[in-house]
Formats: sequence, structure tokens, C-alpha cells
Amino acid sequence: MTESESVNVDLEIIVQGAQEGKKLELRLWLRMLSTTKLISQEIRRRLRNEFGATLPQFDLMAQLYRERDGLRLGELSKRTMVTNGNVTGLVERLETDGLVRRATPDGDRRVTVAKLTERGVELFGAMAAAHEGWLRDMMADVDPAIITELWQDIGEVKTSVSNHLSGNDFD
Amino acid sequence: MTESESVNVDLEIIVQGAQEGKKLELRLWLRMLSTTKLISQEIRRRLRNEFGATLPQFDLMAQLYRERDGLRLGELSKRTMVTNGNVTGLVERLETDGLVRRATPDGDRRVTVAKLTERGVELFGAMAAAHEGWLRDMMADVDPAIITELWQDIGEVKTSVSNHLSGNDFD
DNA sequence: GAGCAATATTTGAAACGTCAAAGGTTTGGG
DNA sequence: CCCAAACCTTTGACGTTTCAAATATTGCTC
Repeated sequence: MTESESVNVDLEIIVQGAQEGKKLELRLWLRMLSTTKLISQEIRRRLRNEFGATLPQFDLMAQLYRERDGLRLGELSKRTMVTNGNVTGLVERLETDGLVRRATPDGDRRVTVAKLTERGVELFGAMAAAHEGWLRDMMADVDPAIITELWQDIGEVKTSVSNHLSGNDFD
Repeated sequence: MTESESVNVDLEIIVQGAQEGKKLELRLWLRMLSTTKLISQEIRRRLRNEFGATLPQFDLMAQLYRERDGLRLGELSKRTMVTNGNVTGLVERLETDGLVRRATPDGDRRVTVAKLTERGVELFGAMAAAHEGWLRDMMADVDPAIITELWQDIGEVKTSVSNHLSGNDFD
């Protein structure tokens, strides 16, 4: 059936054309998402294999590493973009692993402050160094100028998105 | 050793000036990750509120929408970048919701093929249209030229990452 | 100073995510 | 044939994620 074949070809051309006509924003989003997933999975695998840690744990510890006096769980929640309930569980597991210690300040007994233990500081230091190296390796083929440019332009995207959220706004 | 100290100072100034103390790759990664999280959370919230669906379900249905004859679960797993075990559960839930149907072809009884039902096709069509609009809104303040440029440059990052994975390579 | 609103964390249910092990099915070499 | 290797999906253990409801504490108002 040469006719139906040629019809199919035409359809494919049309579809292709339409796909490239796929909205720019959607196309960018799909690529951002898949790239981020790819990198996350690689980092996750390596954190697991080399340090027995998870990515969320790493993120949380990174915040506590910066603020050596500790942070309230709510503050941790904001900085890691993770819900309150989730922070509870994360900190709980890190505490049983001896990497984090929880304490309630005398001033306000509603509050719980999480702080890295010595072991936590030590472990995170090692993980952070490795983590940075992994990223450098993964992006080794990308021109540094492009990396800087990407950083700036993604900043613009982030700003735009922040200004167009439906629910609660900024913070 | 004053000499080595001055060397250190010089190095730090250079490093600080060049990248504000953080390696380019790490800085880019942190920004990509937070931006992706921000957009994901917004899409998730809207999918939930307006359609009662989740983002992973949306992703999976998107693949089945393209391949109207259905896909094997393993193929779905690759395309959605989700593990096999996870696909099983996702498809199970979508099936109880009447959006997807599972079948085992006569030729090979190891295989399970998932396919959108009519309701699934209909619902996904509506979700996809809304989804595209949300993205356009969120990125409304970004110059289209920059969006296209980002798409290309992130493509370079993705390629580089793909070529520097530790475990299994390409696909 | 009693109660009510605001703040901060925890809990519980449901879904998503990984990995590794186990369960069927097919296929191919002897 | 047959049985061992390869293939595909499911299962189970554990961790992450969200949301909403529950709990606890503080602070403020009247």
C-alpha cells in the first residue's frame, strides 16, 4: 500500500514538525528534569556505595555543616525544601546513626534544634569533598564559560518561577 | 614558612574571586537542583488539586500517550527513569483507577504490556494541555532566546554526564 | 489569669523511590 | 529433549515524600 505509506510519512513529518513546535518551555523543562534525575541517581548511587548515606541525608547535613551551632527543624525544612514531617524522620534516622544530636532549648520548649555530632562533621567533610569531585568529573566535557552562563540563566528561570507560584508565595 | 603562606593566600584570593569560594560545577548543580525542585513542587500541587493525579503518574501516562499500542513495563521503566519495582506499583494504582489496562501477550508470557484506557487518554489530554500552560506561566519572565539557549547548553551537560557515569553507561 | 490564636513539631496514611532476591518464562547448547 | 543461562516482572525491606490532623508550647488579649 504505497498510498497509506506515503500518508504515514506525511503524518510523521507533521508530527515531527509539531513536536519541534513543542513549546519551548515544555521542552526545556523535560530536559532539565531528565538531566537532574540523571545526576541525582549517580550521586545517590555513589553516596550509598561509598558512604552508606542517602542524598536527602547529605543535603540535610550540608545545612548543619554550615551552621555549626545547629538549626531548628523548621529552618531545616525551609532550607532543604523538604516538609516538616519529613525532616522529623530524617533527623531521627541520622540521630540513631550518631551523626546528629537533637536538643530542646530552655527558652522555648516547642523548638527542637538539630546539630551535627563530631562524627557527623567528620563524615560530612569527607562526603562533601567526594561529592564535589563527582560533579567536576560528570561535567568535565562542558566549557567552564557555559557552566557559568547556565548558572546565571537558570537563576533567571528560578526568579521567574518564584514570581508565578500559585500557592504560598516567596519567603 | 612565610613563603608558602603567601602562596596560600594568593590561591585563596584567586579561588574566591573566580567562583565565590565554590566550584563552578557544584554551584550550577545546586541551582539546577533547587530550581527543579521548585518547579516540580508547583506542578505536583496543581496536578493534585486540579486532576487528583501525581507527577509520576503523569510521567508514566505521557509515555503511554505517545505509544498508543502500549509499552512493556521494562520499557516504561527505562523511559521514565524509574526502577522496575516501582513501575509495577504505579501501573497497579493506575489500573485500579481505570486509566491503564494491563495485558500479557500470547507470544511471550513473561511480558506485561500497559496501555491507556479511553478514560486515560482523555484525562491525559486535559492534563497535558494544562501542564504546558503552567510551564509557560512559570517561565513567562524569561526571554525565549534564553530558554532555547538553556535547552541546548543543558543538553551538553547531559551528554557529558552520560559519558562519565560510574555504573552502567549509555542506553 | 483564662482562654484563644499563633507557632513548632510529630504522627499517620498513602504514594514514590531504590535495591536485591525470588518467581515465572523462553531460549539455546549439548 | 533438558537444563542452564537469560529475560521480565513481582515482592519485600527500607527510606523518602507529601498532606492533613493531632499535639504541645508560647504569647496575647480581654
